[in-house]
Amino acid sequence: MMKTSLDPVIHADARLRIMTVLNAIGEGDSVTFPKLRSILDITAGNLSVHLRKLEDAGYITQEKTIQGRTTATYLGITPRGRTAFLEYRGTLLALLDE
Amino acid sequence: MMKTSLDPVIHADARLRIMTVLNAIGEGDSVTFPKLRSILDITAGNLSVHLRKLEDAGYITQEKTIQGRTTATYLGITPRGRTAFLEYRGTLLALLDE
DNA sequence: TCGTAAGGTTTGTAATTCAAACTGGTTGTA
DNA sequence: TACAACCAGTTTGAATTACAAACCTTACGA
Repeated sequence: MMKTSLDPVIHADARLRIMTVLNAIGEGDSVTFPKLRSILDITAGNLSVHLRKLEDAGYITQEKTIQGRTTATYLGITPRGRTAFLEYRGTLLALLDE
Repeated sequence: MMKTSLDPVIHADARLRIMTVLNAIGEGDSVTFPKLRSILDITAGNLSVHLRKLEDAGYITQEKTIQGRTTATYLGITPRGRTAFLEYRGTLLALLDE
């Protein structure tokens, strides 16, 4: 019996890429919404929806701040998110390396 | 700009596992439906639906034969399916290895 | 012949995905 | 001031997908 069960919160294409980027940045560092959007090349609508799901799962944080005259949203990964991502990656690599 | 675009036909959890198993078997070899079902531990309904999608994409073959008094379905991967799977795997590994 | 099981398929509901449309503030310019 | 264009993101609704329950058909044992 194969019991991989890849974490569905992470597995969706867009969210996997989001988590890959956020995992790559340092512990306390963060990325802005527009920056992430340009890296991933998806619409703002999709990014917004996927970020919310990741936030609901406790995998990322969204911090909204006032930057000068406008707003900026900083995205960061949580310890829990990093753990979940690493576990996801491990499961996937184990599945693919046969 | 990140342009991974993981093949959606393969990316779905269940289908990824199906392709992993079928890719692992030899060139002309095949696996029966019940055997695959027990390996993956999913319901027959899901397996049936996912196999059809993979077949529609030209990634696998389903050969129904008469075995004694009952039927048996043999599943095999096509060259095209193998290529698509290897490309998918490459894309994913490139994404995860940073 | 009745009940159970094997081998799948169909179907209905729920969840997911995506982008278009929208909100609200900012900057440029005439 | 007025108006257009833009930036930052959210909401919404239609289309797709996923899942398992229900179903069909044949086989087998009591």
